[in-house]
This record gives sequence, structure tokens and C-alpha cells, in this order.
Amino acid sequence: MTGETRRPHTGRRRNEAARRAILDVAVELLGGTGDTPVTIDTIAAAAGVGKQTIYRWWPSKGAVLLEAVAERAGADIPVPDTGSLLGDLGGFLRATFRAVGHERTVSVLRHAMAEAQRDPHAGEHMRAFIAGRRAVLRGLLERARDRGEVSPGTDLDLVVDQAYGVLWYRILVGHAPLSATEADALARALTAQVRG
Amino acid sequence: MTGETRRPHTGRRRNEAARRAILDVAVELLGGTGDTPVTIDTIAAAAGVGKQTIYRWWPSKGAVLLEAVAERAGADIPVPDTGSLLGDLGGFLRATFRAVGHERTVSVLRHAMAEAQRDPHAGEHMRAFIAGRRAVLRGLLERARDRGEVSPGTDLDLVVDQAYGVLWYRILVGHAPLSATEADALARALTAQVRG
Amino acid sequence: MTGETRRPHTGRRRNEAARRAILDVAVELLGGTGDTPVTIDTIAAAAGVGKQTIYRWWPSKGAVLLEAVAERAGADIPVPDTGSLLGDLGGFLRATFRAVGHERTVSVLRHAMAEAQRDPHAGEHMRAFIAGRRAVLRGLLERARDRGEVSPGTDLDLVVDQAYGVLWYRILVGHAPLSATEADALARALTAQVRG
Amino acid sequence: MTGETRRPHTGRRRNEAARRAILDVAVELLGGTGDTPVTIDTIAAAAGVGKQTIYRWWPSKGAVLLEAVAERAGADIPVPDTGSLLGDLGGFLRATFRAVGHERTVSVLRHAMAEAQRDPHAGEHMRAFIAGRRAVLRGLLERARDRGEVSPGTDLDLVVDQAYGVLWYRILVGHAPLSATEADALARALTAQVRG
DNA sequence: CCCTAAACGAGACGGTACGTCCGGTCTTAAT
DNA sequence: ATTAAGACCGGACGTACCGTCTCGTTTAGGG
Repeated sequence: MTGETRRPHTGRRRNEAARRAILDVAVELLGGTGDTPVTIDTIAAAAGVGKQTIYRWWPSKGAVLLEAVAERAGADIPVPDTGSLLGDLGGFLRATFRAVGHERTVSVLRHAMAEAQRDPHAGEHMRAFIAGRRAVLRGLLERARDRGEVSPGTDLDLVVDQAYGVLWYRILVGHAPLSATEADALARALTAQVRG
Repeated sequence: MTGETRRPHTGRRRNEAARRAILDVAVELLGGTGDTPVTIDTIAAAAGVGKQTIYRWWPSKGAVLLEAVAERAGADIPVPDTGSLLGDLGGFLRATFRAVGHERTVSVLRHAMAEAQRDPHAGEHMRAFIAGRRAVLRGLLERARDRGEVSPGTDLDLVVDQAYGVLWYRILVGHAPLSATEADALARALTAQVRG
Repeated sequence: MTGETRRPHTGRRRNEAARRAILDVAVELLGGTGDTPVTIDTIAAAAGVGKQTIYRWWPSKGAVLLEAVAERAGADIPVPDTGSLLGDLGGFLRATFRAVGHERTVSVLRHAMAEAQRDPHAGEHMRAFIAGRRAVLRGLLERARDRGEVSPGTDLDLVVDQAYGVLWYRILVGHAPLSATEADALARALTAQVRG
Repeated sequence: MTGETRRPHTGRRRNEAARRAILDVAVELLGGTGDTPVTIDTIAAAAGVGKQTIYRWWPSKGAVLLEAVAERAGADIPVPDTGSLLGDLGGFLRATFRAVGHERTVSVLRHAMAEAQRDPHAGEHMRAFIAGRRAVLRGLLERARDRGEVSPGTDLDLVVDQAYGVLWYRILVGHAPLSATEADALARALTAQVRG
């Protein structure tokens, strides 16, 4: 998969290169065609790592997967500052939907969420990841509220739930696309909702 | 689990009692404490059934679980007719949240959705179930639109996604409760949004 | 290895063909060149069997190996009846040494005895196998005693220990050959000893 | 296990105290109850030593165990000089059986012999150890032969094989005790055998 | 009214993945 | 330079679960 070049040992300290290889391979396999199963054995083999090196640092397969996914997803989603709620929210959701819109990413996130339901360790990672993303979006909304674009008494957490709820619902059920058009529609709807 | 009383054979016709026992046990185990794993073997044993009897009628484990879940969830959610969107939507969401609010039901749905991500048969069942629920809610919204309570050009499917998105998002992540209060807040938010 | 022809299932009864394939492969691997490790996985693979089929019927790897070995070794060692102790004992030991003299068989027995020291199940099997072989040789000696060829008061069990002791000692340490010449020398020595 | 007192580094010279601790711990663990597995890790930990310190001086685990065992067993077995074969042989075998008769020692030797079958280094050590013990016993027999107590043409190596064969056979199979009574019976039998 | 075909309970089976254990190698940091 | 510490790769272990298969039993319904 990767790791053709010999990876040197690092003695009694954790080998960061091995950690990287494991997480990279995990994401690669999760987003793959599905012909290679996403197994601890396949991850270890593709990363050129012993299974024990995985279990030394992660408590379960789900934990590896979730850490790998959480590290990727959410990175590189800029928080725009256009001066208006509709602009900010639209930009943010477009970027989010675009990042998630790839077939591979949808596959990764679907399986990550599934794993989080079975593996308590994965669930913990998932909750932490979700909380992080929610905080970012809530910050965006709070800025708009401070500008007076949100009617007082609006439950911002509920707005956040609606945005991410629609996203995850579509990821998991697959009944509707996740494109820029949909992102804009959602942004307009939520903006109208909070306008008061 | 159940099935203490001997279940008589039915000769060369499908044994309806066995089918019932299988689906009942499946839901029972899915909603259990998790100390009993939900496997085909445990289902078969608890239902007093041979594994082949399961695989004769369902193509995979996921199909059994999803059929069991779909049969339960969604039943007994009345569609109110109060004459106003807020009343109808509030009533519907309160009933839905109440049905889902039990710890056991949340567990059942969590695992059902997880299974739907892995097992194509389960995924198919899940999509059909989801489509059914969406149709009900969309019907409620269309009635309101016909009454003039919804501004023209509103994307009703997006509203449906927002409602069920919030529901599933909270079921799967578990970061917020699912009570009547939340149902009402969501109903008010969506009503405000579509009012135009 | 073997088993190119499809092996039919036998329903809810133990599959005797699978049992045979497992034991045959075990002996084959034990006596092999050593380039294929004797592993539950390799045995299962070579026998065309799932690992669980092995663990369903044997408690541990050692138990499989010992049953396989015990079934082979000791079979086809005839108990001669020449009318004299020297003739009987010589014939028996020659046959025994010849059966064991092959490089492959030595390898099998060495590893079997080693396994018996580590795996309690294997130890139990080994003791039973050893007891069986001892009983045969002791019977031979008792016949000679009844003919008056053994001085009264001779401890026949000690004589048996001397014969099999030499055999196993040489198998395990490998410092001396196991040929017909050695068998005859041992038979003469023991005959002289018990003559009185 | 031991090593509570800090053992000082000795810079660039081999640390003799570490070597001692390793061998002592090895024997201690081999003779233990079996609840602590005898692995390189447990030996290193109990000896307060790094694994590399073991592998710097021994080529494999088996080599450590065999050196530890060979160093102990065979020490303190005096070669008596009573003037008669029966006396000398009886005394030697009684001392040998007594040294081996302890439950712990039997366990140590059992596992050492098992290791010798798997690990070539251990096998080499074992053969050397065995050769040493054989030479001692053969010397005893040669003295008797020189005194005329052994009939000409007797194969002394075969006699040695019988003595140690009985010993090891009983150690490994455990079907008979190893006490002074048994030592005497064996001495009498062998004396009668070689008397001619 | 019997006889055959289908459904059933039971459970062995081949296969795949899990998470643990251990042997032997390697690097770091301390002495 | 040697040591204690311990991470690392490789690979075997024994368990769990899936979906398939066969057996022997039971009943319904066609001849």
C-alpha cells in the first residue's frame, strides 16, 4: 500500500511513522472499493506493521478507524467570514458538503458511524469528533447572533443539530445527494428559520 | 427468552409462530443490555428455532433485524389533524420522539442503522422503512401547504430531512435528549421556517 | 495436501472424513521437512477444514498431535511367538525399532513427546498411549515367565522401562542409532538379565 | 522474583551478576507452579534485566534454559568408590534419583527436554550435558570392568543407555516414581545383566 | 388413508476476523 | 560500551460469528 521504504525503529519511544502509516492505511481501506476488507490484519499488513503495534496504542479496531476518520474529516473546512449569516452558513455548508460529497468519503463516514454504534471506544471517539465539529458551527452562529441576525431565544444547538442531522441522515440513508445546491438550500432554510 | 411452550410443527407450510418468535427475539436482543450478543445463533436459540429456519426466509442477519425493527418502529405513530401546522407537526414529532425515547428503542434503532451500513439487505430494508416514514411526514406537510400555511417554493423534502435528521443524529450520537420538549422546539423551528 | 475431492457434509453428525483428514495431515506435517510449521492453521488449511472443526473435537493443538501419533505408532507392531524369550523379545524390539527408525517417525515422536510436556491434554494422551505399549511388552514378558524363562521375583515393569527407556532416550537425544542391531543387543542384554 | 536489591551497571564489561540472575530466574520459573509462564519477557522482568542482555549472551530462549538446567543438574552427584559394581552403581543411581526426585526438578528437566526438541541451540546444549553425564557413568562401569565384574564383550554404552533411559522415561512420562528403592532395583538389575 | 414433499430443530462445517501472546531485533537514554 | 526499558515485526493461538449443509422428525395435502 505504502511504506515501501524501510521504516526505522525508534527504540523505546512510540514510532510516529508507524502511527501515521496505520491511520493512513485505515482511511485508504475504508474508502476503498470494498474488495479489500477493512480488517486489523489487512491494516497491519498494508501498513507494514505487526498487529500488536496497533493494539498497543488503540483499544480496538473501531478506535483506530474513528481516530483515522476524525483526523481527516473536518480538517480543511474553513469558517468563512462574509459578514452575513447566509453567506457564512452557505460557505461553511458548501465546503462541508463538498468534502463529504465524494463517494469514498461517504463510504468512510458510513462505516465509521456504524462502528461507533458497536464499539464503545469508537463511540467515544465519535462523540468527541462530533462535539468538535458542532462547536465550530455553533461559533459561526454565535457570531451572527452577536450581529443581530438571529432572533433572541433561538436555540442555536437545535440549529446545529438540523444542519449536521441532515448531513448525516443523507450520508447514512443515501436517499438524497450532498452537493453545493443542497448546501445552499439548507443554508437558506436555516437562515430563514432563525431570522425570527 | 420466550417459547417455553412447545411450538407445533405446521408440516409443509411456513410456521408463522416461528416467524413471530424470531422477530420478537431479534428486537428483544437488540434492545437488551448488550450482555447477550445479537447473533444468528443467539436469536435461533432464544427463539427455539434452527438457524436454517431463519435463513430459509431471510437472506441475511441484517434483513432479519431490519424487518423486526421496521415492523415495530413507526407503528402506533398517529398523524394528528389539529387544523394547524404547528399543532399537527408538534403532535407528530412528540409521538415520534416519545416512541423513540425509551432507552431500549434507541438501542434497537442504533444497531439497526449500523447494520444497514454493512449489510446490503439491511440497507434496502432501511431505505424502504425510511421512505415510508418520510411519506407520512411529507403528507402532513402537504396538507399544511394546501391550507396555505407553507410559503410557496418551500422544499418539503428538506423539511422532512431536517426533522428526521435531528432525530437520527441524536439517536446515533446521543449528545442530546429526545423528549417532548425537544419535539416541540423542533416543531416550532420548522413551522417558523416554512411560514415564509 | 490431500482432500482434493470434495468432502460432503454429514449433517449434524461428526464428519468422520474430516477427522481422518485432520489426523492424517497432522502426522504428515509432523514428519515433514520442517519447512512447513505444524500449526493449527496449517493443519486446518491442509486438511481443508475450518479451525473450529479442530477445536470442536480436540481441546488443544497438542491433543490433536498426540491422537494422530498414537493412532499410528504402535500399530503394525506384531507380537511374535517363537517359543523363546530371546526370540520373542528380539522380534518385538526389531519390529519396534524398525518402525521408529525412519527419520520422519523419529521427528514425529520427538515433537509429540515435547508437546506432551507442555500441553496437559497431550500429556494425558501420551500417558495412555505409553500405557498401551507397555501392556503389550509386559504381556510378552509374562508369557516367558510362565514358561519359566524368567527368574521369580523379577520386576517385569522395570524390564519394560529399560526397553522403552532406551528407545525414547535415543529418540530424544539422538546420540545412538535405532536399528535391528541395537534391538538385538538390547534383547540379549535383557534376556540375560532376567534369566536369573 | 529476586533482584530486589539494585544491581549496579558494570560499564563495558559483562555483568556477571546479571548472568547469574538470569540463570537463577530461569530455573526458578521452570520449576514453578506453571502459573507464571516461562518466557523471555518474564525471565528478563524477574531478573531485572533487559531482553537484549539475554540475547547478547545466548542465541535463543532454549539455550538459556538448557544452560541454566545443565549447570544445576549433575552437580553434586558424587561417584562412589565402594569397590563393588553393585555398591558403586547403587550409590550413584540413588544420588541421581534423589537429586531428580523433587517435584520441582522433574518439572525443570521435563521442560528442558521439551525445549531441546524444538530449539536447535537447546538440543546442542542438551546433547553436551547428556554426554557429560554418560561419561561419568561409563567411567564407573569401566572401573568395574577393569576389576573383572563385567563379562567381556558387554556393551557399556548400552548399559548407560538403560540407566539414563529409565530415568528420563520416567521423568517424561511420570508413570513410576523415582526413589531410592527404584534406584536400587535398577542397580541390581543392571549388575545382574552385565555379570555374564 | 397412505405417501411424498416441504418445513422444522439441531448442530457440524468451511471460512474469516478478532484480540492476545510470545520470540527475537532494534533503538533510546542512563550509567 | 553495556545496560534497562520497551517498541516493533511476524506469526500462532484459541474464540466468535456468518451462512451452508445434512440429518432425522413432523405435518399437510395429493393420489
